[in-house]
Amino acid sequence: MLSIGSFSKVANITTKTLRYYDEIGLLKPCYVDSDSGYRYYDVTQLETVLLIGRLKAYDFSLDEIARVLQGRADSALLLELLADKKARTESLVASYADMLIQIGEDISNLERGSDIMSYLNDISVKLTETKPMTIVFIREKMNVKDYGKYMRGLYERIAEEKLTPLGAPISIYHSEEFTPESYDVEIAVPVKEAVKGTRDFPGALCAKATLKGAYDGIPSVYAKIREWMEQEGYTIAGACFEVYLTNPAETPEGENLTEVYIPVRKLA
Amino acid sequence: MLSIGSFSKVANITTKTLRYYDEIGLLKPCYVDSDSGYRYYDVTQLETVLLIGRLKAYDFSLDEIARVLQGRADSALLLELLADKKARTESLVASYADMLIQIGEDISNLERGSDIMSYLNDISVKLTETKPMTIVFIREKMNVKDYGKYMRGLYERIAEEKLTPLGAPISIYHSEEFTPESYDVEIAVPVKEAVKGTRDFPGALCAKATLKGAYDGIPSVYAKIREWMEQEGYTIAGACFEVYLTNPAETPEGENLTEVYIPVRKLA
DNA sequence: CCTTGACTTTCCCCCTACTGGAACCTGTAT
DNA sequence: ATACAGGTTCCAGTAGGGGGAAAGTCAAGG
Repeated sequence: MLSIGSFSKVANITTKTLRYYDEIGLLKPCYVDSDSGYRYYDVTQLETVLLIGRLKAYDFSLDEIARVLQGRADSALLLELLADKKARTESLVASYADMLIQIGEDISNLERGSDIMSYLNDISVKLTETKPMTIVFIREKMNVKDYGKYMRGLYERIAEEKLTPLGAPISIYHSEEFTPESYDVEIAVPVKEAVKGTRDFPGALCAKATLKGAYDGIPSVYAKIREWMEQEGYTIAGACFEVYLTNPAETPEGENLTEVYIPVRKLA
Repeated sequence: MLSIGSFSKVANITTKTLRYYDEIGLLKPCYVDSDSGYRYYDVTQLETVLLIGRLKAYDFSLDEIARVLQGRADSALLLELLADKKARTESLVASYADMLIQIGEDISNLERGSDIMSYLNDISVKLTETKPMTIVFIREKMNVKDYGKYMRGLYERIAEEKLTPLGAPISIYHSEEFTPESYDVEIAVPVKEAVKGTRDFPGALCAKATLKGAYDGIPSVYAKIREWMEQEGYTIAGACFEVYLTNPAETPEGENLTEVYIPVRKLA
């Protein structure tokens, strides 16, 4: 039986942490004096604490670790969690690699004396009149990460109903606010046939800019268009939409082309 | 002038987050109606929000980002932070690589049917009598991460005073509790000369085990020795110490050898 | 037996970067 | 005039503890 202090020393964990683990039920002392409330640990608990430490080093949450300790008997759960963690970590490392490339570019830009946001100057905004189209569409309040799912659903419908696509897919943003959990988005594809489940998409005067590269550059394009509108004296006159000229599944990330349109009206 | 909702849409940030940034002073709306308290943003603030987003993607804290925005004029600060972040991320990626190797080993162990903690069985504990020595020492409440600094300091003193080292460096843990910020540690090296600044290190009956590999295996060794002590009926009788047989600067991590000693006494 | 000092207890607040919800107020379109 | 969408503030909660206060407990020495 070890007091919390001596246990903490052997286990290389602070007493604070041990009390916290007791509180959340991750590691209960094997005996608690009912008079004094003092916690006492057994040497056999050191093995548990070592396992906790190892899993923590693998970035598991205490909740996941608790589940592993619960089902300590079957290693199947642990095996599954480890395999999952390995896969996640690998993709995390890959995203860090991208990030390092980006930081490197920013650093060399800064060293050449240009501003870190100077890439915005390469985005050029033009005024255009869009043509009216017939579109097949899904409009729903969706979680932004389910976007691809809805898009696939729409293309399935086009195939089922034997419609003839006339252009690249579009998303139209009806919401007035950014709410990633439940965003009012309409996903659409222009088609030849004007049947049930399609609608008219009227032409409009729009400010337009094209993004080349990954989708996380989209906010920059919106920012640039809004700045341009302000300068030129236009105001927003309808729901913004984006046209995806390339298929992200088939295109290297840096080569994606996306057009951003904001319907505009000249200020009085 | 954009309401918080429309600004949130263009910037791809929730209104919740914008209010939070206002509260912490990271991004103040350019105008606040004093009657209604409504926040209004300017399109030129979109650029700031884009910069914030980019730095957040680089894992900067909002505090660091605020500092960058403060000194937006001199890119020197930003350059320094970016270079630092790059270096940190590179070492982070390196540690993830180690972690992936470890996980891989654990997975194949589990698939072979052995327990994830079975490596503990390879640690063998023996009873030994240590010989008395004369040691030169530094004893201080130190932060565990300054350990190497103190060790170097000690070797400088040995060189200055022309002492004759007789063995590998030792650390002696006097604290009863694990307190990483301020840990009462004595760093020592056995020497031939018994001069000022040295002391006697008496021999003692000890339970001893040897660790082969990185230092993060140390807690396992302590755990194993404590279990052994419990089984064999010994109790702790003094301050534990570790002997570093190999120099970690010259040894591949997996080949490091460390001896762990716990002074013991037979229970009555 | 008493004291001292080290150890332990509970309790509360603090950290980051927000999210969710309640209660209430405002702006705008009909 | 009336909805109702959009805005406001405030409070609570997240993960994994750290810091510190006030008070109770343990072991050793005198």
